[in-house]
Amino acid sequence: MPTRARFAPSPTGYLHVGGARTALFNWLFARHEGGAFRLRIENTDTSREVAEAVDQIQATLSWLGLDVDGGVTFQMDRLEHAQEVARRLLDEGQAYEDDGAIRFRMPDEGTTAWDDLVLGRVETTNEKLEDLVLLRSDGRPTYNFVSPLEDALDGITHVIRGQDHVSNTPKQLRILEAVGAELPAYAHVPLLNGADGRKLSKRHGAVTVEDFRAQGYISEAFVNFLALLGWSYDDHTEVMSREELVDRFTLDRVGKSAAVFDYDKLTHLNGIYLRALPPEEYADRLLAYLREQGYEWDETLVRQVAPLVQEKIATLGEFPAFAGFFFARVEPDGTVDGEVVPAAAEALASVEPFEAEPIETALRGLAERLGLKPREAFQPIRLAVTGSKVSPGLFESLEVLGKEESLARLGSGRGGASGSSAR
RNA sequence: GGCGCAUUCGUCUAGUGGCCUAGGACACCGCCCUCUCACGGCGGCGGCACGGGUUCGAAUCCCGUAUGCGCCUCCA
Repeated sequence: MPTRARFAPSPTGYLHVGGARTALFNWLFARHEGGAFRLRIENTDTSREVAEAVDQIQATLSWLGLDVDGGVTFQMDRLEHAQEVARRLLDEGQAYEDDGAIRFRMPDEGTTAWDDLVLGRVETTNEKLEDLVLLRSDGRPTYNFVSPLEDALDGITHVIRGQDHVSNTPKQLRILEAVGAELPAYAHVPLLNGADGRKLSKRHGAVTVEDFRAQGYISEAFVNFLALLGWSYDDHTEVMSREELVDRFTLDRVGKSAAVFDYDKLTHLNGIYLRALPPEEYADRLLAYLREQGYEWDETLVRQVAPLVQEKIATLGEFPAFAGFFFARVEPDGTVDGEVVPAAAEALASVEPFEAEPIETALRGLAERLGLKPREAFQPIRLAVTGSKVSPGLFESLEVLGKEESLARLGSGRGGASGSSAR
């Protein structure tokens, strides 16, 4: 039987990072095994369904690069099949009616166990299993009934899901057994928590994949980071391409305990990926990101600025604050005083061509004449030109800004300059 | 409350009885590089939840306790 895994979210909104991680593990496993990765929408709870959710989930999977085999399937499309099976179980005496609903008769004695691919052997006593509602009184099947049914119908060989489903597994196993279906293998992966050890929620920061995308994380870094949450390759390898992850991913290296989502580490990884991008591609990504976020800054200028920031920012989201001064006049973040700024304006006026190297020569010469250390001389200039004490390289920045604009910023002091908001 | 699962530096993790005076990474601190920031280099801080066993020897095996999380819904 060919390996077949599936990701089965319910359509209640944007894809949460926990769901994304589960999807990723399923995808990595399927690809590693040369099998299929399917997407199934578990929409039997019609009351919680959100209209846009299915599109959002698909868009997110596609951004993450998790390609789905076959079309999306919907649990409610199996409504009739589920009802048929329920009726059959009723006829066979394996289920009974209860207030208009149909309940499955769980065994009262013995145990139900399975060899979990992550947890090892898990065993529960049957007397704890409650008689499960198969069909609600309105005829809609419940999750614990259709989900295993669909797994069987779709030939799913491996059910990889969060550990919050561990206690559902014996129930589903019983259902599968009652209908005479083959049993898939189960792998329950650890949950994701926030910094306080509690379930990851909005108050911990970004929680949906879309949030991270909007903050300027790139998909390769995000996927790499997610893979490292609950899985590791060895004792030191952390940066891995999608291909390497597929090649190396195995369930036996998935851990058993919940992981805390570490935003700092994600940011660090994102910086590594950003810096490793070829310059042109970096500019492409940056531009695409800015457009997505609604910035209409001039493309040529963005491309000119891109190389100046690539080494310096860890997320694309830092760009507007870090390099916004290229696109609009800014108010100095602090007081610009002293003789340096006017002197710099004067020194720069005769620099030709107005390029980083001669600019640097001129400014270093100026510093020397004034008896100032380089940093003492350059900080006021930086502040006047970029509006901040932290910026891309000063000489390169001046070059990109051009002589006219540079001199204007150095000469106008803090007044006069009418910054046009280019956003 | 019942049942289940888990428990290695603050965080992600390596570790499957001797290689562990517990390794790596992020974060943090210090130094170096340096026009700021970032990168990079060097160094530092910091952990096997606790208590009993088993064994010549335990982070690794067993039991108990504690803590956390999950499920116990005609939610998924």
